[in-house]
Amino acid sequence: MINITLPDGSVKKHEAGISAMDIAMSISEGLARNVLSAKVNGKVQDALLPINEDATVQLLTWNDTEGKATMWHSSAHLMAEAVEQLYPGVKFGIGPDIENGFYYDIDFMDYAISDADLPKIEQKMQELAKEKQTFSRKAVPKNEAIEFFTKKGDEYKLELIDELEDGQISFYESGTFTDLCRGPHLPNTGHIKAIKLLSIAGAYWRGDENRKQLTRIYGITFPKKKELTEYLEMLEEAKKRDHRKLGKELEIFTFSQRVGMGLPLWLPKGAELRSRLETFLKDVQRKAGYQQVITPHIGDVNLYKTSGHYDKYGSDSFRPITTPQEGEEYFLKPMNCPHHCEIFAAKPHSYKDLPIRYAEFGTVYRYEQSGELHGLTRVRGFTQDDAHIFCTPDQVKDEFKSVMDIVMTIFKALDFKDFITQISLRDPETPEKYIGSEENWEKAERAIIEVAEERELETVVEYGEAAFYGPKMDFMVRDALGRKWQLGTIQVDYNLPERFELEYTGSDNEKHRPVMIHRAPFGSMERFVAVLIEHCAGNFPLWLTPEQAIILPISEKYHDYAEKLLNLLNNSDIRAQIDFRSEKTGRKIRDAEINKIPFMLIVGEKEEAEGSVSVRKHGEGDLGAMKAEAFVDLVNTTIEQLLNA
RNA sequence: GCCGAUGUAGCUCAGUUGGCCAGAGCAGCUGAUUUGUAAUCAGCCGGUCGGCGGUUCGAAUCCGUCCAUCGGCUCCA
Repeated sequence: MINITLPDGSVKKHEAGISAMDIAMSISEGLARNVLSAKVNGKVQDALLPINEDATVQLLTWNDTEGKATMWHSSAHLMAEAVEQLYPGVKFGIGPDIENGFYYDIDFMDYAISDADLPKIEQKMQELAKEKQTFSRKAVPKNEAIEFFTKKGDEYKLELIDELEDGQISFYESGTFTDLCRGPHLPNTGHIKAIKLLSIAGAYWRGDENRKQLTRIYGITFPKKKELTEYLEMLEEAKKRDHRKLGKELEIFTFSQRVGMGLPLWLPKGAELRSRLETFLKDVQRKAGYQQVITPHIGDVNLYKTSGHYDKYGSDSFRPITTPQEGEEYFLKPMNCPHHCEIFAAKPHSYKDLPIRYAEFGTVYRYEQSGELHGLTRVRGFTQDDAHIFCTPDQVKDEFKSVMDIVMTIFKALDFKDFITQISLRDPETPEKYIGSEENWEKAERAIIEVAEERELETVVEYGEAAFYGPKMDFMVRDALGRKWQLGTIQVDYNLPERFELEYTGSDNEKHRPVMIHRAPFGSMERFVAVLIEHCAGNFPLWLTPEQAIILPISEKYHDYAEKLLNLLNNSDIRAQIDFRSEKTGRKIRDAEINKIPFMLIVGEKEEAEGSVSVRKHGEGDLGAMKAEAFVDLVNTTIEQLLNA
């Protein structure tokens, strides 16, 4: 007999060899029907696998992330089986579960495959799922595994096997499909009730662009049809928040083929919004002791040779600009830091001057592969809200803290709640990859971690993700479709001060190397605005939105009063317009709602007589009448609350 | 850059197996209407059907090629 501990802490005695499924059955049949896999002593495995010793067992269902993973990974097998039956002879790469569904990388050989084939595969999957095929696990000696896939002619699986140790190899067989796989899998394919193959894409084998490109099919499955429908509806909803769609509708930005791909054009409303963001940050930075600087858009090629960027990126960036006569070479500025280093170097510094903080909304240009461009989130010309702090190693922690406060101030003012804070540290295995003294690294890494703790920030720590020149902290957010984008970043840098031979005189009258901190709370104005649009679905915070209110006169008779009102609003720094069209009020309201204008001020006979406005709030409806001055107060206090909360 | 898809008016889309001057709604313009919480009516304007080349008596439709966009892959100082 063995002791099985369940998540609620209860311990039950069972025969050795019992499976998680048997345990579920002993609790209730309904539960057993829903069990997808089980976590045994912390490891996820097949629900049908025998348990031979004392263990803690957690039954996993669709409600558990791991349960979904089991479902989706098994779905990848199911898809592979369907594909193999429809296209005999194809070869398989890897087929994992992912955050939302699964994919399988397949070498389709001579079959020309496209979206049009997906429904056929889906249908086959449905048929196979109905057969309730079981997944049988078999431990296989390495030589047998090699023999199997040699016979099958699947060089991808052979490559994977080659990297595995003998004794650790298992096969899973479901229906007619046998795969090299660690598992775990569903008790049977019958759990897969709703299937949708979403897209088809090329994917390099093992992510290496020098190797063969396989065909990747993405899909997702659910235990209920209804959930699939809901998921697809959710995707549709997400598309409506897409900043490319909203950015166009709200006239924030546009692109032009003539101007060039990846080069955004900010429309008046977008430019206004952006400059408001910039003013806001400048203000915060001024209070935090930053000085604004301005540097040109191109720089001598030697600047980037000194900074080291030429060696690293020179070959895959925009080609240099050459002068007609002297044959000088200039690069479009890919980053602002070398320029700021030269500003620092322009005069000698004492330790008493430090920290020095140079800030610039610096527009930079980077060559991005054409397939990479994506709305405002991935462009070829963008403006960083850049700043570089030059400080002593001892000041790193305080500076880091103050930068983080700036980031938090911004996120609060814009109501950003769902962000991920990632701390990137050295890979302790390969210290030789990093520049800078052990002592300084140690100091900086500890400072970052401590600051995060002091600020009670939830963080993800990634080892080996640090830049070669220093540790960093990044702030990531998701877009409407769940894709992760990096926004703000704070990076410690020991490299550039070295390369530019920056120095300051210490209290000991000796020369010392400053430490540099790169930081950009927004990251880039382009990407930030893109993500902002998707976060608020185009309903910008009141202080930021291009048009805060629109006055809707009931008829021409009230145009004079509307003008008077507009004057009052403008004098109170409220951005507003009047809808002079001879349309019905319902129409004017509808258009204002569509344009996501926060406040609609309806004025007619009553309002004119009383000096009032009837306020309708976007998305909420009629707030009733109030004095015009009361409305001004309402706007001002709302903004105050957002910015100073 | 690679794989796949898409490309008809400013926007959203029709356009059957190749066949009359390529259609609609919205937006825009003009006029009428003077309006009370999500679409007033009428008329008009607007398209080298992404570009180029080919097949054909005839191409938005078929083929080739280039460009752009979308979904991924790779990349991202």
